[in-house]
Amino acid sequence: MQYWLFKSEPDTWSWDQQVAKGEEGEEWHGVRNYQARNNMRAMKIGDRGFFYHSNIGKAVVGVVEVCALSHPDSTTDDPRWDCVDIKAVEPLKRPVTLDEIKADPRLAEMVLVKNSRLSVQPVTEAEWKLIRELGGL
DNA sequence: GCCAACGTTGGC
DNA sequence: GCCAACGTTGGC
Repeated sequence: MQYWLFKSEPDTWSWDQQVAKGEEGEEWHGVRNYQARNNMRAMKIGDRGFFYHSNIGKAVVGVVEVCALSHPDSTTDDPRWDCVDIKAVEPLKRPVTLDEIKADPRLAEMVLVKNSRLSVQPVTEAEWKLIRELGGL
């Protein structure tokens, strides 16, 4: 089991919209970055991830699960771009903001801090547990 | 809305 | 294969 973090601008696709999709889940399309795509290709069914709101809110707001392996992105004919499907599992009891993450030395090595532009990123088990705790889970 | 950081593209 | 130009992301 590996852990990940998915970034989305809530204006484009929010946690609420993800929750509304329920068990069906949603294709994480639109990624046009090789590193992010490679991360999705490495995902397995049942892997867990954080759902992060960028720009507005700037916080981890929920937990998602990978429910379909990497497949061609339906929004493009370009064969380079693949994506997985994810479904909402549970919200954090309280969002963990970027400010909090940056303020915690234990999270200083997070990709979110180190490479803030990568939209799909790996999360270590230690980071996973800590953010869940900070989020009241 | 600005701009720094970063990734991608394309000419050479 | 290098690198300048350009586009995009995302924090502020």
